[in-house]
Amino acid sequence: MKTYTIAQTAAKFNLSIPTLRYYEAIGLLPNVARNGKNRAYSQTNFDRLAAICCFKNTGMTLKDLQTLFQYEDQDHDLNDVIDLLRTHCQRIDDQLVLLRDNQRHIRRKLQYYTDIRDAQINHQPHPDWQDYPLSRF
Amino acid sequence: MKTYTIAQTAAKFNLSIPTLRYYEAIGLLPNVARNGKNRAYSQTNFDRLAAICCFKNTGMTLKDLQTLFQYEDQDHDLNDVIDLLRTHCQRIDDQLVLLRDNQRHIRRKLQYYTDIRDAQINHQPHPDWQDYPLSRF
DNA sequence: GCTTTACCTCAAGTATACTTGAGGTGCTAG
DNA sequence: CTAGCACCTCAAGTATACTTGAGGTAAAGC
Repeated sequence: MKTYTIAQTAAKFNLSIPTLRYYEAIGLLPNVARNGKNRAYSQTNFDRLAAICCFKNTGMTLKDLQTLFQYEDQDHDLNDVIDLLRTHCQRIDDQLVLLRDNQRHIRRKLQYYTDIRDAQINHQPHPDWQDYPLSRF
Repeated sequence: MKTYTIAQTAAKFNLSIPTLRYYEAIGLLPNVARNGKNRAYSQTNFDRLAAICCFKNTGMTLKDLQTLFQYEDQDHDLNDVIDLLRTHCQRIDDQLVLLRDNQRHIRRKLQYYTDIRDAQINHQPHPDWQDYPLSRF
């Protein structure tokens, strides 16, 4: 089966080489084969790495990821795994709502400052923050 | 003008009391009035805190927030403020896309494990990961 | 043969964002 | 009058997630 060097793997997942070694050291990424002393990453390792990146990007801590993988690997009670995933999915929903809401505030601010700048350039009156209802963004 | 104690302010923004003092110490939350020795937070402070929470929740570091507020406060070149806001808005868009994409992977996994559990309960055949195309989630 | 390149281990260091602890003040209720 | 509560300052400690440094190996190109 084809394997990849640590540099190739790091590039593929947009992680640093020390980060890959770190994940292995803390047990997040187990069973990395060796080619002599050098690591040789397999498709199985890639799958795990993809999962790590996916959960990490959605705000899960490495500790929680360790718990999740422990549950998955050790043929633990499936209900626990399902609960963990369901909870995390809900947390992502919350994040999405919060993110969109906060983005509206930022868009409003951006529009306001843009209008101030344009007003200065065109010698127009200074815009009024009252005219920027959040509902417009 | 009405003011609020540190405890009331902390509760309002869902921050800890030491965090409020910390934000003040690093200059993120300036001009907090005192009632004797005790802090007395005003609406102006609340507005700044709302902005801090908004940007922090969307992944901006406190350092970048300091830069942003410095720009805003010191009547700095507006283009710099606008650039910063625009860049951050774009980063939120990227986050939204990534978050939704990763959520689909997690939903798929969740469905898979749920089906495994149900199959076990009902003595049905084990589901096949091949039958869970990402496009379905 | 020598140098460069890519990797290795292990221990220690770093950045970010807080939190905790020690020691103290000032008001109010019993 | 003393107990408790809410606040204070300042320095040091903590958690998470890595990164850096020192010292070394092993194969490939010149």
